[in-house]
Amino acid sequence: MTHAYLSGLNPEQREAVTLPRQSALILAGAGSGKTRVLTLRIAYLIQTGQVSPHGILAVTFTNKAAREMLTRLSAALPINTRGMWVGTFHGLCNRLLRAHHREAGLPALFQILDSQDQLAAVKRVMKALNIDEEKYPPRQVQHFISGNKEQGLRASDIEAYDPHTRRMAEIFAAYDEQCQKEGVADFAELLLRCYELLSRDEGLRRHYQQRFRYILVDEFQDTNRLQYLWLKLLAGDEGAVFAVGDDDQSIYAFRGARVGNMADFERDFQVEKIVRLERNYRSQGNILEAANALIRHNAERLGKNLWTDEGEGEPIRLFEAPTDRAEADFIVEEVEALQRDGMALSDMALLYRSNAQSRVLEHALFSAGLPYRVYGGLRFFERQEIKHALAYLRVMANPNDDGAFLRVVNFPTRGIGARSLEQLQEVAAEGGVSLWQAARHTPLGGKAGAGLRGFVQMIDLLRDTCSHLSLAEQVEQVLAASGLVEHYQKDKQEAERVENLNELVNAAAVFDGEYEPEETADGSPPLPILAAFLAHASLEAGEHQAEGGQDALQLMTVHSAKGLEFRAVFITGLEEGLFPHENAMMDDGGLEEERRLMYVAITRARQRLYLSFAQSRMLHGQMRYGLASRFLREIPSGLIKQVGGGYDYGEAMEWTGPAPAASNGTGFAVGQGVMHAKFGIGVIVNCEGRGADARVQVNFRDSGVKWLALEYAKLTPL
DNA sequence: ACTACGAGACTTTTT
DNA sequence: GTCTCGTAGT
Repeated sequence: MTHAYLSGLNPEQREAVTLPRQSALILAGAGSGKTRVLTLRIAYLIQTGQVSPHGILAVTFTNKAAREMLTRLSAALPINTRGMWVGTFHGLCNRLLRAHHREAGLPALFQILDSQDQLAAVKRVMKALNIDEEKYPPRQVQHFISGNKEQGLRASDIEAYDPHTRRMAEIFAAYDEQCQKEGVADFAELLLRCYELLSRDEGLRRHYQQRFRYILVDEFQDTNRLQYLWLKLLAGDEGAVFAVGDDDQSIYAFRGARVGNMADFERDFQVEKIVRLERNYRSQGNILEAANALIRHNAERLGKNLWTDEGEGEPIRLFEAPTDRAEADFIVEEVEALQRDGMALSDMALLYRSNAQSRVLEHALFSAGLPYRVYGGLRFFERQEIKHALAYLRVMANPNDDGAFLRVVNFPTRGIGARSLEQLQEVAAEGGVSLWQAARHTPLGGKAGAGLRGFVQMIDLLRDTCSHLSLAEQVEQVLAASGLVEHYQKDKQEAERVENLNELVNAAAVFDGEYEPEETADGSPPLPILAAFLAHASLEAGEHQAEGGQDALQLMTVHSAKGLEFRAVFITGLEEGLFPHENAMMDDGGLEEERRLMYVAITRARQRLYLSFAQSRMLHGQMRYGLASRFLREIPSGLIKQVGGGYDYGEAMEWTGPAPAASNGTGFAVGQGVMHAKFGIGVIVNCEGRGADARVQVNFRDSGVKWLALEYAKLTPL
């Protein structure tokens, strides 16, 4: 049998796509056609009649990736994708939990907490338990809770040997209890709840194991422990898992990703053969060679080498700037030159390690009048005004949702102060009921009482009028009745918020048109569109920035550049302490993860790659003097061409900073390069005292930042 | 209930 | 430098 769509594949890709039914690990290097292999694998399985769409489960990490897979799939084959489960881990778990909410112990209309909501919920629990936020920072507690859930652990599973951890576990337990009472689930809960449900319910487990005979996983290197356990459970003994990933692109260990899952997978799933996709269709030779050389400095690797037959292409350009501003100015010049040569701005990307670095770049771009687009920041459904509107909808859908209740009961203000709310919370706690129930049954006096009654009435009325309206109309009703729009209209500065609220109505209208209720197996009523919309809002926070359209330069962190490609890429701020980031060096494996991050950055470029760093930079309102990143030295110098200034790259570490100002009478000054017998070379970043008392702070290339007394430390000026 | 001021942080991020 | 958060003052 011939399959036209297989003809364009290289031998390894073809091997992966046509593997027999067995679990397989596909090591897919950057730009090796990973998504193509994944979608064609599905197409192949279906077209050869090995499985119907009904038997396929494909998991991704982002909604974008899931959408892309579906789009490409329908383009490759005229197959019906209905019946196939394609989505994110969280989306799929949500779907499963909705279908079996009773067995899972959740209300039909359970709400999903995003990280913001979760943090608020944690604070609430801590307040109820009277816990000092100084001793237990809510963010840390939140991290503790999510982190443990992502390991598959409940509060009762935690072995606490110290009082601090024990207390955290207590908060964890109370938090889960609160969520259960309120009928809400955080992100990690979706997965854990689903995992527990399938573990406990053999019938259900068998059912899904038999259904999903083929499971495909994208970005496998980013899975956490719980996701791995979930996959293993769902696959059972019979399931075939097709895992695609790249250990060299694992950059999310800090949020629980476990590269070790790849090795475990090989063992646990009896993987017979690892298919390596090493042929790269994106970048030219020099760029790939740089990436290969860099990543070879990592010890923990499965091993892989990218290649191309495209030719070596242009040299990599390196620019050393005296300051961060000069770095930005240089980039502006180069961007303009590329633009003159006919490259679209949207084909160029400026990458940086941390968001704070975008400021200087933006400033320079703005002055030059170059249109740009910054990725990151608040997304649509995370905006305050949208969260407020959604909270009204949430109270309507699930009156037990205390979090949503508290968010809007006095917003816009209805004269219900903190004191009345505390009272209400007491009443609710005593009666073991939700705030909503307490508000409805306990008459409070005065202004607050009236406000509260008004709120309850409004919600009741809204629920009533909305029962027969379309989703978009429901949202309109809420916006009008709540007074949200009015509130924001009062302030001219808040005009954008009003626009966003109108945009929410549009989003609801779109959802109206697309929503197809899930057929329920047991004849129970389908999920109302409102609940589905709220779940959608939590699970898919929307675009980072709405405006597209205009041709604009792309600015983003290296993390958010993963999966993208550009004709020209600028990797900026290549300084020790910034990239690799100093905080990353603390935890073990940190440097290797930073290096993988650099690897990801390099492999985004198709034709032209710029690397730049600044000798000095404003950081935290202070001037910082940095050394060139070690990553620069890990790229063979033969691939690199110095641009914009005569400076010998081979001597990268030995540049002499600003002329030493002898102000402290020692001959050493901030910015000065120095050599120490034990610590090696570094740069002075701070000085204090004079003469015999003088101390200097030195940022050493290999040993970090240290304070040294000049009288004792033998420092040689460079 | 709203504003103003000071303290402290400040790496990366999707769901 | 700049943003967020919490508290104190009007």
